Parts: sequence; structure tokens; C-alpha cells
Amino acid sequence: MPTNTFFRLPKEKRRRIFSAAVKEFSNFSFACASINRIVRLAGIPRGSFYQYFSDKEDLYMHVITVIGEEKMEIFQRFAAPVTQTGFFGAVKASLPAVLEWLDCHPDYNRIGFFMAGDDSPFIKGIRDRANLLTDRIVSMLKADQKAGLIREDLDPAFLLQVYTDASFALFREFYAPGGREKISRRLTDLIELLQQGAAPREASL
Amino acid sequence: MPTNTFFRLPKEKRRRIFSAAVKEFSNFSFACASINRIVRLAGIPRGSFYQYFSDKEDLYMHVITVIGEEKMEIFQRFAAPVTQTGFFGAVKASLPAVLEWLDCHPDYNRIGFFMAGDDSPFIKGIRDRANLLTDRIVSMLKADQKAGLIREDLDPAFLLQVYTDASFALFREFYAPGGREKISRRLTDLIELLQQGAAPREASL
Amino acid sequence: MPTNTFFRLPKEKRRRIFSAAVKEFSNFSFACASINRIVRLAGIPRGSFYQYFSDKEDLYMHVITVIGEEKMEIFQRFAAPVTQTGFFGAVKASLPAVLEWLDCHPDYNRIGFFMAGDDSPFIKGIRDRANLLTDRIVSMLKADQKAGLIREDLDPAFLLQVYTDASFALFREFYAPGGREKISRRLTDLIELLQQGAAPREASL
Amino acid sequence: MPTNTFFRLPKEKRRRIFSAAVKEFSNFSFACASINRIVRLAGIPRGSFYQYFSDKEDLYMHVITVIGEEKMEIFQRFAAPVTQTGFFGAVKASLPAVLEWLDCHPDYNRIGFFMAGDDSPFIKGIRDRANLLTDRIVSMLKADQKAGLIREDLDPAFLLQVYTDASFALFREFYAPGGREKISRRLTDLIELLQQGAAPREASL
DNA sequence: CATGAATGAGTATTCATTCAT
DNA sequence: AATGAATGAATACTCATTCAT
Repeated sequence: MPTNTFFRLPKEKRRRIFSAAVKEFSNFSFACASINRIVRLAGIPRGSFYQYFSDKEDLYMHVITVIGEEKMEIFQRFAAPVTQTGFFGAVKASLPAVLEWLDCHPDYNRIGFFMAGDDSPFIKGIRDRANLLTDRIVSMLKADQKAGLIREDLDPAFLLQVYTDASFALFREFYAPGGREKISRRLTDLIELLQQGAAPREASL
Repeated sequence: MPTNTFFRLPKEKRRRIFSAAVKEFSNFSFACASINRIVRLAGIPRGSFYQYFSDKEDLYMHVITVIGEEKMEIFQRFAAPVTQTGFFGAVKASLPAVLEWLDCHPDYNRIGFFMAGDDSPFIKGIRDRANLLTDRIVSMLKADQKAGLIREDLDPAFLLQVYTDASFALFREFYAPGGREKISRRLTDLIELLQQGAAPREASL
Repeated sequence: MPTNTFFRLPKEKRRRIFSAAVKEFSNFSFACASINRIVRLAGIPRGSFYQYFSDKEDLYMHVITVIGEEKMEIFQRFAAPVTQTGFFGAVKASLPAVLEWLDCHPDYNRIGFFMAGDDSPFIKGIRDRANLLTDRIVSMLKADQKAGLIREDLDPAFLLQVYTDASFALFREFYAPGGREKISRRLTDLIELLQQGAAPREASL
Repeated sequence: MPTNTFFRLPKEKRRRIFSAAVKEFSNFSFACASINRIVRLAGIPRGSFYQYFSDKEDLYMHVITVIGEEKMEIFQRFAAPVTQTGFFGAVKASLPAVLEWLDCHPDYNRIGFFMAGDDSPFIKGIRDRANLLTDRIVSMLKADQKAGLIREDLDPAFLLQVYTDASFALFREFYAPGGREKISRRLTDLIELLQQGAAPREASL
């Protein structure tokens, strides 16, 4: 955890450090990221860094914690009012807000991609802990299942995973030209594909 | 490309170098991978390395080329006899062999994960070139579409991407305890999910 | 430019680094000069060097800048009072001081010789920029031309170049035994030779 | 000296090695020149080099010997028939041939420039030995002096040196666009300048 | 005599971290 | 608490030369 000293810093300085870190971690894998570059970009003295963070891991944890909280906040704000439409309904509802948020933070996605590819113990640990957070969403899917939207023989956790992995990969093209619109369409396609695929078979007769 | 010198090396030495490289690239992103560590592990002098490979990129290309060829060879061997069952049939047919191959090479997957998360020009280039190779598979899916197995309004390339991304992510758990069996089941589920999701809607009336 | 850190260093340490660099650059072409040898001779850690200079080019620029300033300072101090004697008069006036200065810095000349023979972009760029500085001296010669000391059909820039090239080469023998006195005489001869060669032809009728 | 083995080599192979060496020595100072690059460019095995030359110095000596002989041959061929016009006459006579020769061998000049800037013992030794060869030319100038073309109080060796150094420097621009014509003119100017400067003073009254 | 593999010391530069002020 | 200098090990890569075949 960052030191109290860090949290007592003027907002602007804290912001500078944070975005320097985001920039670095979105361009280099964790192992490759350079504290040297970060302090240079943030414009803080080399020594100060170690008064705010114990090491690179400490900084990284701080960064992804902040980002994770932002993301969750957005999803919940937009998903909450439409819980009756099921999980996929909630996803659809929050989609525009999420896309806009990503638009403002081009680097966040890239950090995720690096994280996904890194199986070092430190990063793996973070990923595993993040997966635990999906429990709440799995509950939504279980409710959908009870409501007859999803066939009984399908594991909701698995369905969520397929959605997560496929949509995550889609976002790789987010910042390509025209990527935003394409993804919007593709996500709709994906949801449809999975909705149809997960629908009870009786319904199809 | 590796030098002729490299290919003339005694098999055992070549193997030592290759697996040292695989180990390194499966634990570190390309930029982060250390030739020093590789030569130390392979037990060859620093200078010798550069008689075999022109640089780190050369080594990396060699590694993924070899792995890619192995993989393709396996897929084709098992997929060829069952082309009439469509793409998903072919995948199902080759699955056991692929899983066994992965069992023997725990690191191969991790190289792929690092590659997926790396947006450096060199790695991106490799990924893009690899994507071109999917054309053949897309053709299979188009044939399936003509044969009425896939609804007309679905882009086969997109369907393939969903399958690729989701299955790719599944393999992350391959080496976890019990992972192999779980994946086997999950892949079957995934194929079923997508087959049903992609099926023409008339069928459901 | 060297970092502020460098300029804040204790004088003695700075001197040690500077003369280590002079020694290296006077014995090796720029490309060939070794920072390792420099830090070893200066007695500073490898890493410290890069806290003082951004790279080898930075160090080189610093060295020739300092030397160039010293040289210009001497020339101007002695040339200023005798501008009415024309360019060659000014050269003659500053000669003893320049020779004494060179006597104290045997290596400075050799750096120049290496520079003259080096056509790498970096060194060529320095040379070109240095040539621009000769404009002021060309003006002196043009004034001499108006004053009737130099015939009209002779390009002053060319005359200067001949003087520069010939005198520059003379200095090669500066540190040979008896070289100093010889050069003193030779330079006088050279000036006389060129003065007579450049004199208006009417005078000879 | 190169080994007999070298001289027994097929002409074409010898030529390849020679021009690879010329290319290297015209782009790098002697200390910086790389045998690796030379053998690579010449397309000969690494080991062969050491069967032809004992080391880098051996190769270098061979190169400048060959070039020196070519140059002297040309000068003599064109200077011989016009000895009665004095040294400067001979220079003028051989000028077109020399310029054409240089035109065919852009690299030869650059080797000379590197040599001129290098005060390492090995290179210095070569230069000193080359200077001894000028004796013959000094004799020409002494004859001119007796014939009344050069004033008595001027050291012919010195006059030659001034000419050599100034003309040598001129050639630096030989390969610049329009350089050839410019040099041709400049050399004429130079000769005139020195002829007038060296002329007996009585003649001018 | 031709070959090309082996090798360890060399190159410039960057790193994370400590510590005294 | 802020600072920035110090440091040695790390990085990828090149070198000249030897030697066995």
C-alpha cells in the first residue's frame, strides 16, 4: 500500500505520479516497467518515489486498484436500474458508459492485456483475486437461469467466462480507427450469440 | 533465421538452447527476456549465441515458428479425415491430440499469453501475420454456412474469433490441478454453446 | 549538455573526469573512444558517468566546447588591440600566447586531428558548425582587401582556408623535440608567404 | 606483409578482399576498423583471413602500399615529360590524371583523412615513412630555386609542405556535388598563390 | 590449405535502490 | 519530508583470435 505520505501529497502531484505509472504499465509488462522512466515522466525526484511506494509492486497494486474501483462503480451505476432484464440486459445497459469511460482512458485496456499475458506469481495472484469478484455477477446469471433464460445444464460461471474472455479480446481493437463502432456492434452480436446459445432447448422447438 | 551453424549443432545442444529459450520466453515478455539468462541456462558461452542467432528477435521467431509448425501439424493430422463434419467437428476430433501435446509442453501456452498482451511493433507484426493464416479456417466456416450449419447473418470470421478468444483463455487453466479434464469438458461445452448460438434460426421455429 | 549534477561536482573530481576524457579523445577517434576507459581513468563508477552526461556525444561536445572557448578567449584577448594591422597582424600578435596555451595542453591538438579525419555524421556536424564561426574572420580579411592589402581577385575565404589548413598541419609537429621553436618560425614564414602571395600585383610593377 | 598464400589467391578473390578492406578503412579509423566486417563483406571465412594476413596492421599496410604505388605511378607518368616547367608545372600537368584516378576510387581519399588524424604509434610510423618519400620532390623544388623561380630564403621542404597540406585539405570536398570542378579551380588558385608568394622579391621591383 | 565453430573480454547504456543532506 | 547523488550489476550485442577438422 502507498504510504500515508503519498496520500497527503497535493492532488495534482498525486495525479502526475498516477498517470506516469499508467503510461508505463500500459507500454511495458510489469517486469519490464521502469521506475526510472516513471519518476522522470512524473517529474519527481528519484528518492521521493521510495517515500511513497515501497517498490514497483506497491505502485502497480495501487494503480490497478484505483482502475478496478472506477470500472466497478460505472458498471453498477448503470446495471443496477435494469436488473430485471437479466445479466445480458445489464451489460447492454452499461455498455455506452463503459465505452465512453474507456475512450477517456486509452491506457487502461492495455494494462489489462499485459496483465492477461503475465503468469509471474505476482500478476497471477492479482488475477486470481480479481476472479473472486465475479461472484456477484455469477449470482445474476443464476437468477437468470431460475427465470428460464438460461438452460439448466449450463454452468453460469462458464458462460460468464466465455463472455468475459471473448469481449475482453474484442477490446483489443478498441483504439483502432473505427474500432469503437465495430466493437459496439460486435458486442451486440456476441451477446446475441451467447443468448441464443444459452437459451433452453425446449424454447427452440 | 538461425544460422546454418545452429542447425549443424549436435541435436542435444540445440535442444538445450531451444528449451532454455522456451523457458525464458514463457516467463518474461519478449522485451524483458534476457539472453544472458538463456545462455546461462543453456550452458553455452555468451559469444556462441550470436553465432547461432542474429539477435533476440531471431531466436524468438525461431521458437514460435517451431511451435507453430508442430501445432499445425497436429491439427491437420487429426482434422483432415473429418472435414465433412464441419469446422467444429474437426476441432473436436483433434482435441485429444492437442491436449496431449500441450501436456508435454507446459511452457508453450504461456509464450502465447505473453504474445497476446504485447503491443510492441515486433510482436504485433507476428500476431498480424498469424492472423492471416486463419483465412483457411474461415473458408471452412463459410462452407459450413453454405451447408446450412451456420445462419447467414453471422460473420464466420467473427464466430471464429469468439471461439479462438474463449478457448485460448480456457487454456490458461490447463496446468492447474485437474485443469486438463476441466478444459476438455469446457471446450466441449464451448463448441456446443457456439454451435447452438450460430445455428440458423429457422431451425428453432 | 552535461547535467547540473556534473557542474555541482567538486572541482577536483570534475577536473579528473575532464582530463580523462581529453586523454581518451586524443588517443582514439570518437567512435573508438571507450567510456569504460574514461571512467576507469577518472576513478568514478560506471553508473556515475551517466549521471553527469547523457551519452558519449554529450561528453565529447562538452570537451570541445570548453577547449574552443579557451582558444577563442586567448585569440581575442591578443588580437583585439592590433586589429589595425589586418588579419595576419592579429595572428602574429596572438601567436606566442596560443603556443604557450598549447604547451600546457598537449592533447588538445590531437583531438582536432581526429576530428578532421572523421566523416561520421556527428563529427561532421560539429565541423560544419565550427566553420560557420569563421565568418567573422573572413570579414577581417575583406576589410584588409578594401584596405589594399589583398588583391581583388582573391577569395578571402579561400585564403583563410589555405592558412588554416597549412597552419593546422604544422601543429602536428608541435610536440616533437624542438617543435615549438620550429613552428614559431614556420608560422612566420607561412604568413609571409601568404601575405606576399596575396598582395596586389600592381605593387610588383 | 601478406602471406604467399594470399598472393597465390585467384585475382578476383584477392580483389574482393582488397576492396572490402578499402571500404572498411575509409569508413573507420584504423583502431575502429573491424576485421569481422571485412571478412563478412569480402565473403571469406573468418579463419582464412589469418592465413592471408597476420593481423589488422598487416592488412592495412598492404592496402596503403598498393594505393601509394598507384598514386606515385600516375604522378610520375605525367610529371616526367614536363620537368622543365618546375614543380608547379609538373603538378599542373598531372592534375587531370590524378583527379580522374580519384574519381574512380572515392574511398582512397578518406583513408588518407583518417590516417592524417591518427597519432597512434602504428599510423604515425607510416606517415613518417611516407614523408621520407618526398625527398625526390624536394629536389625538384631546389632545382626551381636555382633556376630563380623561388626566392633563396625560402625552405623548399616547407613550401612543399604548405602545398601538400593545403591541397590535401581541399580534397575533402572532392566528392561533394560540384566538388571536382571547384577543386580544379582552387588548386590553380593555390598554385598561383604559392608561386607568387615564393617568387624572388627583386623580381617584384 | 580452407573452413567455421568456440570463446571471453570488450562495447554503450539503463537499472533499482540506498543514503546522506 | 524532500532531494538527488552514488553505485554496481544488469542489459543486448561485437570483437579479434585460436584451433580442430
